[in-house]
Amino acid sequence: MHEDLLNGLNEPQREAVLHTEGPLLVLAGPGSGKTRVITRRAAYLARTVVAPRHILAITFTNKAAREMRERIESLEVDRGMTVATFHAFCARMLREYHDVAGLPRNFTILDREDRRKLIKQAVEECALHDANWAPGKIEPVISRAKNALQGHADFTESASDWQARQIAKIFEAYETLLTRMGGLDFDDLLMRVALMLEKNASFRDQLENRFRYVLVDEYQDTNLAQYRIARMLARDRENLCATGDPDQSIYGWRGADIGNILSFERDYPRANVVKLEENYRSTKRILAAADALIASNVHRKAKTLWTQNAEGARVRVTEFETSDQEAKFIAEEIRRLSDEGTSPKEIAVIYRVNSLSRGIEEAVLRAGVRYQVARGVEFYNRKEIKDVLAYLRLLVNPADEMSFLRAVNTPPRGIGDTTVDRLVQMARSSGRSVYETVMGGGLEGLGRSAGKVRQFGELLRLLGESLAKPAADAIAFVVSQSGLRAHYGQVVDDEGSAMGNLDELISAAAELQSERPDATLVDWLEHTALQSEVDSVKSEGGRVTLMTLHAAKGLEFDVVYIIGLEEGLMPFFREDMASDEEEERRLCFVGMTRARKSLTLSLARFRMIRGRFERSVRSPFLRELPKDQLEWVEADDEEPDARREKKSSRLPDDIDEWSVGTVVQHPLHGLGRVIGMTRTRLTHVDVEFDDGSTRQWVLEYAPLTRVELESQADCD
DNA sequence: AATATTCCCGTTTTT
DNA sequence: CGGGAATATT
Repeated sequence: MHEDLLNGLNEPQREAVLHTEGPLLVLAGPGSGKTRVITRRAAYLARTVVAPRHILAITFTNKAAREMRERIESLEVDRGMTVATFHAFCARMLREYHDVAGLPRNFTILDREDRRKLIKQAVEECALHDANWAPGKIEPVISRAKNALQGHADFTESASDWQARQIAKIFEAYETLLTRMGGLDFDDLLMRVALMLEKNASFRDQLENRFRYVLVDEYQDTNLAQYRIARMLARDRENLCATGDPDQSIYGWRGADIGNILSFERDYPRANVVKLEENYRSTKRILAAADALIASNVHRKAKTLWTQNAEGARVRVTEFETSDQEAKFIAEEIRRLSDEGTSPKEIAVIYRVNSLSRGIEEAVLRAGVRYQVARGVEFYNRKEIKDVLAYLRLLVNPADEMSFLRAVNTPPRGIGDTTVDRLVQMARSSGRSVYETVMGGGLEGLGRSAGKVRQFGELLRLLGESLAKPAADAIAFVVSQSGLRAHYGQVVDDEGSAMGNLDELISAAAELQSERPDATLVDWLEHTALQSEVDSVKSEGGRVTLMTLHAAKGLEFDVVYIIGLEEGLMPFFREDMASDEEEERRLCFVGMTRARKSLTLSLARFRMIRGRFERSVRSPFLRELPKDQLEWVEADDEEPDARREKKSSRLPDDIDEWSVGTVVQHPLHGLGRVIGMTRTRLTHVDVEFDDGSTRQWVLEYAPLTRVELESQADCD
């Protein structure tokens, strides 16, 4: 029975689909048909064991959730299953149990920009407005704390040094601001639910009874909060199915804990473990190379990746003299491939850091290849969109001061900083919100601006009418009445017309309305807050894709180029910051396993970094690849032997002996003195010579000799 | 309020 | 080198 769900599955895949009771861990290698297995398993559960409404499937991205939902629905299963991201699930629960959670019903969800603004405000309130306390530095600290279920109180308690205590103060001020505005940031959604599940037995019982079968996809990417949520939901029944691949855990820096998946069997001793090791994506050689690389990791569960696919071509390693040559070669090859009939959308260029995209973009443009950069320029982060959202958020949650401050003079209506400051002062001294201050009377103190502020109050009153309308109508009403339509009517930038984006926003709302007729404006705001991209922004036409290794996870292409296989870039590291070499290796593994038929790893001996060419060293990862699967291509022409001679570099120990003031000898320029030294990935020295000229070198490779003076010799 | 200028800084970013 | 943000200028 239910043969349709088992059709075309291999043995371990079947086993996973048919496992219904108790904990299950599906270790799914790249290209092993994981999505197929989990959607069929969900369908099987729903058909044979339990009503769909008792099944909860959690993903990390909206895209994954959407895809899973669609695929499950296509398997003839009744609707009613909850398929959501961790964040959406938590938001929904907090909305539903807002009184238990002690939250206002209409709490606002802050995105990263909002959070940054609020942290900035917190920094200012702590009178620390130095550059040392850039919100961008504080934000990840707070975020990591929350992901590890540390609230500001815990953080304060464990703050040992001065710096940590300052951050603790900012953290606390930030929390106060959040509470005052009735806001939650992304991390709060998870933390709140995790803590409630642990502290509130009745809440946990209700949820556990409702979600009797839980599935968590990409389990290797769970942080502590997410781990605990899964744990508590499945505490008694242990009907938890975790799927993922420790070898593809690449978000440790964001709090994801690979230990969660590695210790699944310890957490759930009854667990059935299924390994999906057959790869349906790549050629034998690509898979063998990737498998050999990842084998160097210690922190993993051994898997034997294999495939029935063709052997294929060797993995190519191309080495260029400069990054310009690298880019040109790749661009021209892509040009040729697409002329020969390879669809550009089957080609990807992947890199470790976004800054590497530029060189490729320029070259690809010159070669006449159409491309798209898959970067996170999110639709909902566009200025005009956030302007409208500010109005809507303010209407729904008048305590949302941030939105008030944005809306009050957008579009410009002559309410300047001074007036706004005074309004805020008035609000503070009366203990009311700014919104209430404007809506109440007593604005005389504002002098000439009072009229304009009153007018704004009238506008808000008028816009308040839209709360009763369906979301799409409400948005349209706000866009026109607020003056945003007039303001943005003509604006067109490189991302398209602002008004076009606003119209798109309206139609997206209409779409949601037709799917969920009972959706309120609050629901819609929640939906947009948790949705970074929008369907229509998806790849149009046949374009080559340029993206980071992180962005490449989950995708596949016939032809893949990974560029910058150089020490410091891949694996990425900086002298001053520790990096996780195994995670870097996993990242490389993820990149390699994106390729179906052709994989090229490329490097350049000199790379343009911030406007200057820097000497680079081959990535140690290249040495870990099996030679018999590789084809080395020395793509450079000039004086290969001369280069090889020069490759010996100065050792770190020696470099430590150098400092400003060191006297040096250069074969051409003679005696000089070091007047500047910067250490980054490599060490740059500025040397001043007797004739007054200054020159710069990369110390590791410069033909400079240190001249010992007597006074320096003493130090030895 | 819009525009010019300077200064700082520089991984990855599912929500 | 180049983007973003904080200043300075008109």
